[in-house]
Amino acid sequence: MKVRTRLAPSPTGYLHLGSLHTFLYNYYFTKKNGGEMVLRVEDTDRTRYVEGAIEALIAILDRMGISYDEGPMLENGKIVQKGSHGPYIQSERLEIYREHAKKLIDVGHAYYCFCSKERLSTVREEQQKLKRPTKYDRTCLALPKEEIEKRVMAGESHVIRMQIPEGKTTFVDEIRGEITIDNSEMDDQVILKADGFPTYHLAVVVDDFSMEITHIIRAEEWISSVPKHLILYEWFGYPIPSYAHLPLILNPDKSKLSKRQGDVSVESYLEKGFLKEALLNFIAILGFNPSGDQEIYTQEELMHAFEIKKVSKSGPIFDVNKLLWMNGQYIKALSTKELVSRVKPFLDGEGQTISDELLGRICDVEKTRMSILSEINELSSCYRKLGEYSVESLVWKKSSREDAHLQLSEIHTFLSSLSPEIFEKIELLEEGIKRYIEETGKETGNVLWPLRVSLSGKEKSASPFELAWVIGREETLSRILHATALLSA
RNA sequence: GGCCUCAUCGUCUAACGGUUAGGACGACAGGUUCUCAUCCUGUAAAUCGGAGUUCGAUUCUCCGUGGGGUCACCA
Repeated sequence: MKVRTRLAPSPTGYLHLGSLHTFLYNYYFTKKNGGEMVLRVEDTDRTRYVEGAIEALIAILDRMGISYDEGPMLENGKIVQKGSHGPYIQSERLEIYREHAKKLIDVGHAYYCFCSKERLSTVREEQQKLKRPTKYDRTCLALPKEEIEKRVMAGESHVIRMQIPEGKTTFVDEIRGEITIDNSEMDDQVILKADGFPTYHLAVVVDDFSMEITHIIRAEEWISSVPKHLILYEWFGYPIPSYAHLPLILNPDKSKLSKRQGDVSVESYLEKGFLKEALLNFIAILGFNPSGDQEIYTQEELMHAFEIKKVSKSGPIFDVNKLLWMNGQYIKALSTKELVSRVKPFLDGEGQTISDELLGRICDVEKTRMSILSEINELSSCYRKLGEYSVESLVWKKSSREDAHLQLSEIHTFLSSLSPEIFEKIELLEEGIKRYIEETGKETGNVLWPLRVSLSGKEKSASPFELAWVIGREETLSRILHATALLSA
């Protein structure tokens, strides 16, 4: 049988890092097994409806390179549903769920419930006070048939609940092994809400069957609801799919990764200047590592190496530090041309006037200092415009102010004698200046320190050769002149 | 609290029942160097505790402890 998996996000308007994690593993698993993947939008909670969320979701999945075979896709900005198992948006499948719920009522597995939310919460409070499990007390199960019919006909607000049978429910999780739960632990779960929408439990079972899903790979938080689903499968006579529950990504305090403790959306990391390649790589090896000795993997490698059984059971903490390092590694591996195009969207107003030529040179020399793309503004500032700096900073630690002035004057004379062509090649420039230092018997730091500070205006920067190469002959000479003026003032 | 579940350096992880318990991030110390960054080398850093099975447990079993998840007309 062909492997079929599903991506089942609720359309919240952004992609959670945890969702990316489970989507990636679904993707690797499906691709490796030559299967098909379905995108299904789980929008049965109309109180959380977000305008444009589905479009945003499709766009970000596409941007992250997660492709799927069936489900809603974007064509000319419009949502088009592709595949023969649709519709793939749950709010468009209401009638199907309703029929299924009715069917369960007819055979006596489910029942109508007219209890108000107020009564329910009162009951719950009392149970809590008595330290009893908080479960529905089945008041409405005892209602006579005629009364139920009358109240439903009268349009009284009601829900439909599963009548959980006695016994135990066991299933096998591909990652954790056999799990058994006593049915007495389960509540008579609502499957159809008062507004006519199904709850997750009904919708997911009905859809996974009708969309022919064979493998359900999702986050660990769903484990405790599997037995409910299994009971529904049995009632409907559906074959049971394979389950794998992934560990949850954790906050530094080990709680479930949440908005409260920092950014959790993929979009926000992209906006900060993380490369999608680095983000993908990093999220992928959280909980799964093919070798243990390698850190940087291509998506292709991960897909081939992926094995559901090798996914770790415990939840990893999301450590931004390592992501930062990895992002820097990816940046360093980028070609100059590629880096320029990646960095451009991060340029502030002033920075946008930089020519591609200059930006290329800046990227060339600064990429070892860059770990996220947004740092380009800070890193490029001294090339765009010389900032203010103190006269003292021009003086090397082993030297004096007078000497700094002398060295700068002399190197100015020397650099003036060099042809513009030499300024075009960083190697020639470096070679020339070094030979100058050697031939005049000067101390390296004595020349290079004041030169570098005069060109960058900073005590920490790229080398003077690199600086001069980026800003060019004219600007180099003018900045040195500026420094000597400061020193003689 | 009930139920389910998890447990190797601070963090991410590796280790057919037999290894000096390996790698990476971070930290620290060196090297390269005019400075910073990069790069290279090195150091410190872990099998939660207790029983049991075994010639031998990080690895298997049980108990304890700790963490997490879940107990909605949210997914």
